[in-house]
Amino acid sequence: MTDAKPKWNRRKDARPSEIVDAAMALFAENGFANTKLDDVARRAGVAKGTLYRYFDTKEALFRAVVQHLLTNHLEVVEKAGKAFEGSLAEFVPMLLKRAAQSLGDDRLPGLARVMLAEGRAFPDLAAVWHDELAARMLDLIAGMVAKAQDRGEVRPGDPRLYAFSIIGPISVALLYHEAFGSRADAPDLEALASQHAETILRGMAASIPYQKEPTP
Amino acid sequence: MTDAKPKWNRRKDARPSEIVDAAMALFAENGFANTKLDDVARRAGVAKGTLYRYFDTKEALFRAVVQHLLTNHLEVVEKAGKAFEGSLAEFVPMLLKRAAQSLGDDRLPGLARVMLAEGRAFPDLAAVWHDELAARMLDLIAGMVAKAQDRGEVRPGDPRLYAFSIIGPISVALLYHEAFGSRADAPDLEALASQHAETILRGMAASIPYQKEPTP
Amino acid sequence: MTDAKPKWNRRKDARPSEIVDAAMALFAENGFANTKLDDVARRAGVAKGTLYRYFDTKEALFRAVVQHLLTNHLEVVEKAGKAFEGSLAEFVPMLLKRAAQSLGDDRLPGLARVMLAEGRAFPDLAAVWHDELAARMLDLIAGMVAKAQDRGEVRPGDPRLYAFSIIGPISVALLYHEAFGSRADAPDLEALASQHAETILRGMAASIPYQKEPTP
Amino acid sequence: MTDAKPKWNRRKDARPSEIVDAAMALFAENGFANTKLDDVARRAGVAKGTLYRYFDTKEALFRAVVQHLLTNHLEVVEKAGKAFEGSLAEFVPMLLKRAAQSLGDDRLPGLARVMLAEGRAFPDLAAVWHDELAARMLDLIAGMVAKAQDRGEVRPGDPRLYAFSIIGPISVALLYHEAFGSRADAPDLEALASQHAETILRGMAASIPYQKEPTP
DNA sequence: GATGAATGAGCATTCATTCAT
DNA sequence: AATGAATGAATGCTCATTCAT
Repeated sequence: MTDAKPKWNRRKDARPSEIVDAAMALFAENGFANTKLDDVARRAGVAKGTLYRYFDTKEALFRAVVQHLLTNHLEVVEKAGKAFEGSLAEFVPMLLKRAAQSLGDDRLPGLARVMLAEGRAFPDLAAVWHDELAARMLDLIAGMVAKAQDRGEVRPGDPRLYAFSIIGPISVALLYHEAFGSRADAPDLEALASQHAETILRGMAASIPYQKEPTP
Repeated sequence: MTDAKPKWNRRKDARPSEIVDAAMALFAENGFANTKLDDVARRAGVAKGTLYRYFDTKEALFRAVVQHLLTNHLEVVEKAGKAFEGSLAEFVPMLLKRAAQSLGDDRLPGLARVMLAEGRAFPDLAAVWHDELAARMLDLIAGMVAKAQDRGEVRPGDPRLYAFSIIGPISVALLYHEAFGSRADAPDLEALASQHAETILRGMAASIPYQKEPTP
Repeated sequence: MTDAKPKWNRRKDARPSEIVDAAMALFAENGFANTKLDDVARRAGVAKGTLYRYFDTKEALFRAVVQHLLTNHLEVVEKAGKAFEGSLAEFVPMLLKRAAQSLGDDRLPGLARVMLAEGRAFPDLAAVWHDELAARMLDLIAGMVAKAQDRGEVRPGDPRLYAFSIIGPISVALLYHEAFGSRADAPDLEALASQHAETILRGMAASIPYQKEPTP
Repeated sequence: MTDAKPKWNRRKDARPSEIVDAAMALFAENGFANTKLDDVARRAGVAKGTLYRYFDTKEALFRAVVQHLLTNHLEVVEKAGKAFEGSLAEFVPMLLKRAAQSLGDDRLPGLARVMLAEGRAFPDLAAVWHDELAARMLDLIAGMVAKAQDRGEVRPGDPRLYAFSIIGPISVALLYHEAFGSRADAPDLEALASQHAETILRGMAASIPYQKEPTP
């Protein structure tokens, strides 16, 4: 067997990544102040001092976590934008469905929650989060809306506000799950994604939209 | 000596309210962990020890703050519900407009932000917040949607999910302002309220809704 | 008896002073780095946190200690200067004797030792120490030497360097005691003060000095 | 492969010397507590772990540094002693001049400063420093003084105290430079050496000493 | 009741030392 | 022999909580 040495011996390059993973889980779960570096170290399977080889301070670790998450999601957002240059009617359901699915396997909603909490304490981090994720995603959606308006598919109106109309409900529902847990009356995210996609597209449609039945 | 007890002789009953006000402002601004009781005391104009005459722990103070806010808003919500038993088309714009205006003068968005952040740390408080505000408001809206469906005005669909569709965007926009401040590209809340109200009502409408022009 | 309450109750104004005293003893004994705030607190009879009510950081406490000592000694130096405007031959023995006696009851030699050690780490403190104590004392002595030269009592030469000649040996001997303890061969400070005073005054004297007996 | 082991293949015996040099520079500059082994290793051009192949602890390294310095200076002192068995009047100016020149190129004043500071923490090291350097040098000087007294050249008095009178001023001035840097008013060491040598020899002289002018 | 000095558990951070490679 | 990542005990500092006045 090649599993040889049980302790550290494993790829040292992976160490920072293991730490970031552990930290991400704990920050997303407990917030910044309630996360103890002792716990991060324990969860990462290293000693407390080891954290400091890679990150100068707790804050630096938090920043790394946020950056790591943003970097991952940026690509997804960018790609999604290019893939759907055409049809808003296809893009919106896909986007919302994806967001709905992000709850379990993704730390983004959890970290979003924490950023909300600590945004005042880390204004520059909030700015990065905003510039690189929030604003970018809104711009992407607003851009697609604008194009659809040019094609006459969407009613007049501020595309940016439409972007809020599109992603607002699923975002709030995600936070709802984050904050209140998935209790009995928490919304079914996929159902919401599906129903809201249809509803909002209808509402934005130029005339009698998305109506499969031929107008007599 | 009767020389005018220079300090406390004001109604003792008023003290808790001053404390709660001060605490509400600071909790809403900085979150639970980042709020120091020293600051609360200073802002309330009392000594630190005085806080403990009225509240056993920092957490108890936080609970009182949340309860206080909830109590205030409950009445509003309840009344709003009764006042608009009739028309969803009138209720939704009014509701969103009101929410949009709540940003400046109201601590609710700030505290909502904090509840979202600290919900995990205070599950029972989160439960109160949920039961007494979030769920109640959602139920109210969902109830109105259901009635509108009964009247044939709104398309079929889960009324509760429609409720998310209605209040999601303005909620997210409020949080956006809370988190990122009112920077250049932050959405204009009143414009969003107005545009989204129209859009979502259109999207929910049973057929060709809100169309003043008679179909020939 | 009025010794009433055993714990804190005693003049709270004295608290900072008690802390400074305890800190002075420990800093003078162990240096800055080797002094633990836990020990300072224990020695001062207070809790660790109490230190922070009066001093923001360990460094601030150290500064307070140094300032405290300087303030005390400044007065002595100033007065000594005024008292002996006349005679170098009387001033020098008195000064050296006093310095010799400072070993036991005075923390100055100990702190001088520490300042020597930490001067590089606290350049501004070193500057204060220098400006307010070292330079001032040297100036005082140099001034008296210069006057004596004007009166023709002392040979030509740089008065400032004469000042070093006067206080150098006793200073080094004090440090010797500080560093090596009062072991067998450590110099007898009072004897040194007496012998050096006579020797250096002879050496500085314009001609055949201090020679009461007329040369036949 | 024989491709020139890019790293270590230089004489292993030389390594300790490089380490001791680096450590001496840093200890002399920053003191014991403020010197980090990381820095010593970096300055010596080796890895941190390498230090431990040659020195068991930080303290052991410090001892080695002190020993190294002492060994170097012992020879000088011994030789100087033999070379000047005759004349105090020639020896003293030479000794002080040499001490004055030691400031720049020599680590001794710096280490002396540190020994002074850390003497309490390392009593046995202080003992070595004392026995092998301080005491020896004092003995040397005292011995020469005693001989001069036997020859009737120096007035009666404790030779050991005379030794302090001789080297005290230049020692203090060296420490002055060490502690306060060479600021404007720091004494000119060579001038002090010259002036003090003449002054103290005069003061110690049996009668009318060093007087070029013939007594009429 | 009110005060605020005092408390001390809790936590981030440093750095000498170890040890698998 | 040399390396440097990993370790964890030690310590400065914070802040919710207590309590003598």
